[in-house]
Amino acid sequence: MNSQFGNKIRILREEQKMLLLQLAPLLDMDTAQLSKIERGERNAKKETVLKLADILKVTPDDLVTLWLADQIFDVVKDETTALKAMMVAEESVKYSIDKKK
Amino acid sequence: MNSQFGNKIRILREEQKMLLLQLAPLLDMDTAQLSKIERGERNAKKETVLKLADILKVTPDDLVTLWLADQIFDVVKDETTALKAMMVAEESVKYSIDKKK
DNA sequence: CCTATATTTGCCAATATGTGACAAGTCAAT
DNA sequence: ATTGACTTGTCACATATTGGCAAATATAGG
Repeated sequence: MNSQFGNKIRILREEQKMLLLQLAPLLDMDTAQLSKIERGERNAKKETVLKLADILKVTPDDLVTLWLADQIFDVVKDETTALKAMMVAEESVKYSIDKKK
Repeated sequence: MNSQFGNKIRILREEQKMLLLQLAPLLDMDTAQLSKIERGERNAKKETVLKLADILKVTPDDLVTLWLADQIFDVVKDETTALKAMMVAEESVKYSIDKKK
């Protein structure tokens, strides 16, 4: 396992000299859970992602982007048509954005 | 709700003049379930996708691609960073393909 | 090597989410 | 009003995800 989001969190946390012990309670979870999130063994909730952005002083969008990217990767990782599927999905997203305007 | 995969299945089924009544049992499900899949109310299993490709005489990759695209869309649909996240995920996929070689 | 502190692992109960099956409903054609 | 095709709602069941804890395993300092 492994995740871009988790890696980022861990690096930010270490840069700021925080321990799991310190960060976990700010997120209402225990160190075990946070450890799993950092190593990509578990997925964070969006609420947790936003709290982390706040605590670690980074822009929410950057973290949300990595968090989403992990989830997308998880959907397609074993599929030979992964790239093609992503291009199709991209068109759908663009279309749905246009439609909203 | 709505789905590219479901739409495709429905069109193929109608082109081939099949009824839900006829197609459903070939997939070991009832018409209600298949109807929901076609309208994107429920997600098909990969096994079902492959069976459908076989029965409807299309290449499995094409259906799998649409089926995956729907799932990706579902992950990102309400997110402002959807497109950015997809680009990040795309890099991850490309990297993981390279690594396999 | 011993101890203290940090992190990881494994497990389980609680919760949430998805699935299959069925009955009843709508709708169009005749 | 009857028939045939599809849709809708519901519910029990299975499956997956989560939170929390306790034990195991690093890692660092003396």
